[in-house]
Amino acid sequence: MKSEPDCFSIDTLKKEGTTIWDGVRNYQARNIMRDEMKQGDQVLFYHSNAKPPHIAGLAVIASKEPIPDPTQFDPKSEYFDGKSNKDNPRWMTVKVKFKKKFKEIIPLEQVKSNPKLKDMMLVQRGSRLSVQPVKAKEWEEILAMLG
DNA sequence: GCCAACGTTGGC
DNA sequence: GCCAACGTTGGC
Repeated sequence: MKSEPDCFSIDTLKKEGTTIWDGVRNYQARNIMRDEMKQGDQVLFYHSNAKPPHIAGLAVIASKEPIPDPTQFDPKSEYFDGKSNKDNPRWMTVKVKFKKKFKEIIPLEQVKSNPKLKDMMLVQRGSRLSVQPVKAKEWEEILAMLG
């Protein structure tokens, strides 16, 4: 899961413990959160728009059911969506729990230069999706890079 | 700050 | 339903 650290970082999550992953307004990302993610699933926490961009740590899905994103109903929120309604919310999300901040970040460059990770969605050209599936082998390889 | 890639919008 | 125009993402 990607987040801009200026907006919400791994340190923010560490401090807050858990958070509702709100503000995602992309259908593909929503579908992954709504349909694919299960309680207990582990998450790579990625810092986008950072210098350098990097994987910063781990989190865990902490909600049993998908959660309607509360910001879609809040007229004061920048994520407000007037076309959504509470009977049939358009934007669903999950609760995310802090697990670990890496002692050393894994820069995007390092992921890109690892031949075993050449097919990872994160390193594909033009891959902007803010919630991405990670294959088991990719997960293992990422963690192995921590040394 | 640039810009490629991608997603969304809206006229037709 | 097509597609041009526009907006956003995010690495560089």
